[in-house]
Amino acid sequence: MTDYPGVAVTVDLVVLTVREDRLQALTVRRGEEPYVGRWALPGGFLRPEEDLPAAAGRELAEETGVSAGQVHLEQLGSYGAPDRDPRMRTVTVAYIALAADLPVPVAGTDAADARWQPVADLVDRPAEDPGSLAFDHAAILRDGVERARAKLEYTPLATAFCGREFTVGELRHVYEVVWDRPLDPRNFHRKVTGTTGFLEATGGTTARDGGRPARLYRAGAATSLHPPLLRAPV
Amino acid sequence: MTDYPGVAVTVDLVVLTVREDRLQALTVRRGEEPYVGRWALPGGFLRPEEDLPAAAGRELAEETGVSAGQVHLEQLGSYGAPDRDPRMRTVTVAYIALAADLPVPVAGTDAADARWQPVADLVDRPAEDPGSLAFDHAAILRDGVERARAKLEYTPLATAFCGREFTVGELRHVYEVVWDRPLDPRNFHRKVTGTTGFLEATGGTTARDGGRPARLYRAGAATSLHPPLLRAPV
DNA sequence: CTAATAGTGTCTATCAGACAGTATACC
DNA sequence: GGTATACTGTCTGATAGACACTATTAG
Repeated sequence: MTDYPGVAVTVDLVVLTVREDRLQALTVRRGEEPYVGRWALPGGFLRPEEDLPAAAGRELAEETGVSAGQVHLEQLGSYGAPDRDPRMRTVTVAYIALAADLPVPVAGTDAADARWQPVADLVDRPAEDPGSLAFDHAAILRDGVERARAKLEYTPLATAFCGREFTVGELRHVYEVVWDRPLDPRNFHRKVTGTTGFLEATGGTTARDGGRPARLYRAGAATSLHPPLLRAPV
Repeated sequence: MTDYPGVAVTVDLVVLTVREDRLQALTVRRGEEPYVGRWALPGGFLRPEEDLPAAAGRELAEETGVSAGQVHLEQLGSYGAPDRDPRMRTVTVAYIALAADLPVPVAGTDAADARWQPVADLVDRPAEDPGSLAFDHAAILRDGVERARAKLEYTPLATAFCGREFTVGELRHVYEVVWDRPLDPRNFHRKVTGTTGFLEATGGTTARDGGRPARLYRAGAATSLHPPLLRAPV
């Protein structure tokens, strides 16, 4: 009972952002076997004295240069099929990170290259496609995207995709891109400004999108939305 | 990079049921160090050739005698603080199981005893209390209970707490116990019978609760509820 | 001026909560 | 009969979606 074989535990990240009107995920090109040259989710081994959230934050900082305080980071789930890594028995704990548009990613230690890629281009490729993600990362990405879509319904997390200050129009754009459906600007405005704790006006305005200047907001104190902002059922 | 120290991976279960008008969790008394004699969540080591869901199903069958097909089993999350087990570095993948009232639990291999205990009695004890759960299991249980409460809002999972056939009144009782708040019987009835895919009438009736006989239902085909059944905000 | 986006108001169908009233069992 | 639960119906206030209208900028 005390001598069970050890398992290698890794932490992988689904880092999502809204760039160029599309939901995109951070990918790194693998520099070693297995799957050398293929794209993969950023991640790495859990260190001996490190808690799981700390490992996720460290990997995120290594790959993107941002500290964990600037993004929303939460555990997604664990994946441990016995054959998921041909080298050894591994269990990976996946996290999702929701970030505002970040600077071009920096190449991490193991990664020959790092790049944002639209999730739509990654999710549905067959495993033989050299553009598909290594290991079981396509399934992890699918789960992470679905989690993000669901969380926008009942939490104010869409603000994590925006900068520190943003307009209602920018927030709506996040919803439209993540959910991949248009929303009525008037009704959206009424709903989000009418939900207490969602938005906090800064007093400033901006006209960066053209048209009449829009009020600027910060994320409010609420951690959940009552009532939720539901996606219309098909 | 390929020689990271192994970690012991365990699977722990938050098995929930509604018994005697209270939400209860399955606990086992530890038969070995550490925390010998203390109550803990059922669980055990991940076996070398076993996937995570398979390990959770196996542990559930060992502790309760029920097969995984009879209960709802889903991953809750992973816990890996470096000091969570004094013997060695462990990461546990927690699952929640929602079950109808089960036969009295059978003692598992490692467990000197097994017992249902109301979650309210387990969740808020200080760590020094000998009745409190071992390891970080109180925190895992808290997370599992909150997950179950939330899932009742937007999925038909409350049916997992009922037998194969049940009445609307029994289903409402599940909601009232899990959410710990009374619900209006008339409005509840209208809502659940009006949500397509939630319930499927069997044609039979029963008078096991006294009063006018109630129609019997099975769980329907829906996997999510549109619109959700929201808990009133306080 | 036009075009664009921001923000407010209004209408309507629907829905949640409150609760009256009827149905059918057991005692 | 009384009491329990099951079920249906009705009312009212709130809300979601549709969309008209005004406000304020750029060009």
